[in-house]
Amino acid sequence: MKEHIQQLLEQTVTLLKENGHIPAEAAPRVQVDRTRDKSHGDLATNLAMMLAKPAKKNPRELAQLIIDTLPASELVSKVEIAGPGFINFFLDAGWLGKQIETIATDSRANVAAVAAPQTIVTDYSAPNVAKEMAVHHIRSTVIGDAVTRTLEFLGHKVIRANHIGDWGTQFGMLIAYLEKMENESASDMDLSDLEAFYREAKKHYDEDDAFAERARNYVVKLQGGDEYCRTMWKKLVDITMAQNQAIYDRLNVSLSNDDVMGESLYNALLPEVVADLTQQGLAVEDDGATVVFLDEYKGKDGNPMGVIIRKRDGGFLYTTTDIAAAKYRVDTFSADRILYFIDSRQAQHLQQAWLIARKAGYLPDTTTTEHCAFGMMLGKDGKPFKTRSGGTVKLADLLEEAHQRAIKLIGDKNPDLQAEELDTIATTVAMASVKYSDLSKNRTTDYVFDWDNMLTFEGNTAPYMLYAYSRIQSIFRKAGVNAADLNGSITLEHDKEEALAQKLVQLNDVVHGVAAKGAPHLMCTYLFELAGAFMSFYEACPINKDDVADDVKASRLRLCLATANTLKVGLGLLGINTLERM
RNA sequence: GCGCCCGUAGCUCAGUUGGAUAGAGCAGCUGCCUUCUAAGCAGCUGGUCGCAGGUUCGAAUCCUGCCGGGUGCGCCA
Repeated sequence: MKEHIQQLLEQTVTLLKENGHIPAEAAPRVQVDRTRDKSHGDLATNLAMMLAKPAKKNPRELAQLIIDTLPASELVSKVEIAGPGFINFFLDAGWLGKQIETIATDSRANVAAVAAPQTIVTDYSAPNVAKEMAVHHIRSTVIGDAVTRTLEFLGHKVIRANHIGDWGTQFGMLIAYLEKMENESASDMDLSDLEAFYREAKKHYDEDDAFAERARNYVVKLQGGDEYCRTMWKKLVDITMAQNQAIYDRLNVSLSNDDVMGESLYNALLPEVVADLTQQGLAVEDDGATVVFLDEYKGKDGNPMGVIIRKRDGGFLYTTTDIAAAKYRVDTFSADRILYFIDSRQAQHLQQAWLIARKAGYLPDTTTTEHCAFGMMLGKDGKPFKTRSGGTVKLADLLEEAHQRAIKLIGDKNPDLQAEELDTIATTVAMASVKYSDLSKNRTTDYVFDWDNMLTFEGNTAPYMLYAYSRIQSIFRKAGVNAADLNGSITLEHDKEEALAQKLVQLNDVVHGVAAKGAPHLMCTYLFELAGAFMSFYEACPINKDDVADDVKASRLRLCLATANTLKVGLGLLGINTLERM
């Protein structure tokens, strides 16, 4: 919609240049904005004001010239000049109605796929092996998954990269402890409590010299590809990822085992990357380590900052892994974009790794790397979100608490609900609430986790959105119609009908916005406005009432259908399921 | 010392890569259920957009300098 108006204006600029009204060298960025005030139409552009100076014309005069030159369009019913030189566009109600008819029945809610699909790698979730997923993993996992779904929906080829922490010196200790456990109990060991496992392994490592010696030995053997160590290591990875998969499934996160591309995947590349960087003269020996000095960054002494890519003992660091990963993603997938959904604290580290990869020619100019950074998760007190005793909150525990709270929320309102159905509804509401409250905030800032704010029907929350959807389903049941069978044209006469329709046609712009910025909160803001527009429409425009004419009723039912479909598609892109009743 | 992020209503947050009178929700106050789910709707109250300059037709948004908070910076990841 915006794009269409933009194209019209670009054509206009070209025509005006040909006529000599605008200097040929002027290259304005044609901007079309949604208006805030109804009296300013539906869309507006400031083009005339931008071009006034180079064209040496009065902005309002130029605006008139633009309007006179503008090609005709079925979307636009009226164009006006306002204020200092704004051009206001009024969308045609007939066109709007037809759009809604398509939105009502199209499985994509009339969102077009992109003309030129890209190959995009999304790096998100990244839990650690031999540790349970903690609460802070939720941001990367949920935000990354929403953006991934959106990109895929638009027709891009998306490669999910779950960069799990499956490598490092701690694995010697873990293997040694796993071995000890297996020797002591005949059956396959139970790793249900990974935290305890890790803690015990560490304890043995610190207190038992023989154990520590064996652990160090296993690190070397594992890195050397020793089969026994490799098997033990794989066992740890599999057990961990099986537990994580249960969480992904519960959260409706689209990751699977096929998407695992852990740190270990890049091991073989590390020596050659270091050798290549050295050969290219980018890396040098310094105090026994291999270091890349970057003029772009200053160290504490004011000299170029040194980034270590190989330790004195020959070991590699995570910067080396990230350089190799970038290279791998370009070489293997020909990625056009690589999106990293990682904690904002790692910004500098990522910038440096990418800079090195660019200098080395691993990352061509045609591949963009984007840090979709997010802030920390804080408690209501503004401090990092922890358990009462100050420990890390396990993600599984958090989800279980959400479930219990949802049961109470729904059960209190619906005392007659069967336990089984209550449980099903509560599961959807709980997962939706936890995800939505995270997704709905601009990810760059810290996020205050507050149970009371997310599990409520008031405001920009998942329950409100799910309620709007189920309310529509209830209207269909009451009307005794199968939503899919509805047909007939849509007429927009009431203000609230038109306002709702105006919102419905914005989905396309919103989806593209989420994809471009990696910012799912744009979708949440939109859905909240849509649900609000629906609620107002619902209050003002009766449907299942005796005095409603048949054609009006049919039109409004289709408007409901378009709304339900849009909510379902939009929430689906966030990884949130809808409910037929609640 | 150097770098990055942030500062908008009492609280949680928006503000569309410079646009029209800075918006929601919560909290507080008013109305609206014999009427499609009141889990809702309509409205009121609440702002020196951290501070001070600058850029221009126009700044919460861009630039500079302060104040305040967070976070990172050579052998962990």
